[in-house]
Amino acid sequence: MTAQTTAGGGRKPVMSDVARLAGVSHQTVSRVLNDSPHVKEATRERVLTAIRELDYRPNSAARALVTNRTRTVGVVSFDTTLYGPASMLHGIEQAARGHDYFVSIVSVRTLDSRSVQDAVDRLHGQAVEGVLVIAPQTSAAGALAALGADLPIVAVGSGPRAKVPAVAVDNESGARAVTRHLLDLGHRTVHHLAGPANWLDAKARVAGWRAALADAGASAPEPLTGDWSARSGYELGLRLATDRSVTAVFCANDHMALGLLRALSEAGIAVPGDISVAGFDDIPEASFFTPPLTTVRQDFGELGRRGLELLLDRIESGPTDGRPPRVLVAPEPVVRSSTAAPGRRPAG
Amino acid sequence: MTAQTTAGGGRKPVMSDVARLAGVSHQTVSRVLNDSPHVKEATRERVLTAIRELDYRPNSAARALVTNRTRTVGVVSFDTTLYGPASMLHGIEQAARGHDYFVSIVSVRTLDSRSVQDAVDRLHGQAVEGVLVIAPQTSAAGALAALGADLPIVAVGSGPRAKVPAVAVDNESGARAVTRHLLDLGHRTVHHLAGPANWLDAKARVAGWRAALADAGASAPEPLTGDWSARSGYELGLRLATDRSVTAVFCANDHMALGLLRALSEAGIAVPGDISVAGFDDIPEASFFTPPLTTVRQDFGELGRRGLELLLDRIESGPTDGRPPRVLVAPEPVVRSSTAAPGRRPAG
DNA sequence: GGGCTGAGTGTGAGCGCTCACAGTCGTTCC
DNA sequence: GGAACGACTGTGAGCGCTCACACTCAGCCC
Repeated sequence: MTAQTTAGGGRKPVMSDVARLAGVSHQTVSRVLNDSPHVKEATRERVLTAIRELDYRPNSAARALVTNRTRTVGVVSFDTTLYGPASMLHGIEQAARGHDYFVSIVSVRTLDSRSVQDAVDRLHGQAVEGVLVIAPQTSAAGALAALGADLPIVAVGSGPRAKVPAVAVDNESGARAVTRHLLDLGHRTVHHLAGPANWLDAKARVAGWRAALADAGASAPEPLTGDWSARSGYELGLRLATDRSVTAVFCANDHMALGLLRALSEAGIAVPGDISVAGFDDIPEASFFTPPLTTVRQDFGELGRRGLELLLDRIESGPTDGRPPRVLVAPEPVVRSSTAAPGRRPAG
Repeated sequence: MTAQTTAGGGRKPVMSDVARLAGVSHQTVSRVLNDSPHVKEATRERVLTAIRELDYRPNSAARALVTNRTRTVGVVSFDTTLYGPASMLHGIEQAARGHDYFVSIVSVRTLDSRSVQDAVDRLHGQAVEGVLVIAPQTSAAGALAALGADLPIVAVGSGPRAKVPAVAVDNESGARAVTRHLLDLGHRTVHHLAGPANWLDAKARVAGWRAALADAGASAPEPLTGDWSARSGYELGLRLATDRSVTAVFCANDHMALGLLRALSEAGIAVPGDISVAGFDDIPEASFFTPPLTTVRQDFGELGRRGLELLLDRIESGPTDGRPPRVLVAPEPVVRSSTAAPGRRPAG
């Protein structure tokens, strides 16, 4: 029982300590650790026992140095506080663990391409094997395109056209479906509270909304632009409340819809009696709004998972061949009680 | 311009490539990289130019191997989808970046001590220098206590009594303050929708609520226990709605308060006219509930930041001396319009 | 019997960096 | 004039691991 051969004694045990204790060479220990088939069962047992006895843990830096692999992926996220990014991150992490990868995160405060660049650089410096970017702004998209191909990158939740592989929700079809739902209810047209113009998702939802209106031959009122927050929905809602032609509003996300609901409630306007309201995202709280919100469900967790898998594909199969894949996940409208046929308001 | 000395050619440049190009030794390059004071300005410039020209990036694994430092901290989180954990994670990441540390995350699905153990082990295997745990369940607390001192650990947002250093919100004083607010308004007593019994925060909030009632000589009705979700608040709210003695309810978080609000609304009970409702957390949406919610603000981001700093202290100053520190952050009641003097309901 | 196989194991080099140490200058002092 | 010093730079070893290769020894064939 010398400090050399037992745990607790001196410094942290290394592979040769295990080898000595098990009476084999360091290479055999390495083989056991890496599940090499060419190790006799009895030897393997002996090595495993020694490992346990010493509480030996392989040094990941040494391994990374020689294999040139870290089994770590990086995630660049815009605001991990929002429900969407938080859920995607969660999905990514779960999937990564399943594939025995680590996840290292960097969040960026602002949406300019410099920040995204820096974040990716930082991750690159830490030797991640690939990067997932949750940064659905048009500007970030540009940054990614410029990034250079020495590090596999996948955009999640949205992303630049082409250039970079992406896993995204089909915002357009979701927006289209919920707008059509409102139209089918008998509304002459549907107003829209849009997300920030520099978000790809916001743009796609506007496009889907416009397309549904065009399909129905309805005129498209000028959309009002918010910033995803309940506050902006509230402020915009105050304006909408004074317009007696409004009978249905599609909000680009549930939080803005919540603010709108609040504004309408303060103005004494009934939902859905006077005005129907629909959102987008289906956050867990949406069914407990007053009234429960009709919205479009997107499975953020699934998005994250798919994104990670796409990234792993690229990491393991080497550089791109052909044009980058683009996975679209279909969102699903969820009808609750915030939408109904137009009622007491005078038609627009 | 051979492949040896320029980027783009063959393999990734290493330190000696830079040294050769700059006409110095590898050690001088290392000195420049590590801001050693004893390098002549002209030499430094020459090295930096060479680094830029080759697009050289130091190999972090090699550095970690020899310095035995990774500048990485791990975060173990229970459910990164919830607002609280997501915000703390954000705060941690921001702070870590400020101190030039990386953040690696592992989230656990279930709250048993095995999962927490495994997560910490995983992180340990990746050679993080310390771990922050966002897992405010009593069971996790036990796991941490058992963890052994070879890796610095800090609990964030809550944590076991003693044993492990922690940064937490003073749940008890927050709950006490908001309960007193309700009592001061003239309510005879205050009902409570509690969080899950195995969450430390939930327990502390119950304690604060009880203390405030006791201070006022009010009787404490049996608290109802939910699971933090709006759904559970709704279901419990349905029960509360049938009890005509209820005039004020303090919910253990804002989401449950939202569900309660929904249930009361369906039951035709006015808030705050018939029943006053208060929450805890002050999520960004709370001021847009119907009606805007009186609640207790806790600054999750700050919590994360403080947690990281505490961890860094322990990493840099070596093993514990004395008993683990415990930082309490004071939460702040925010009065909005969901609370008022008792009104039309018959007194209990 | 010699040569082949393949299973099981050991040897030595080297990944890219930092650390400890050892220079080599030019300056200053007595 | 030489010792002493500080500023700057170079040399060699070695961190803990994996990789390529070499080796040993059964078992088996012709």
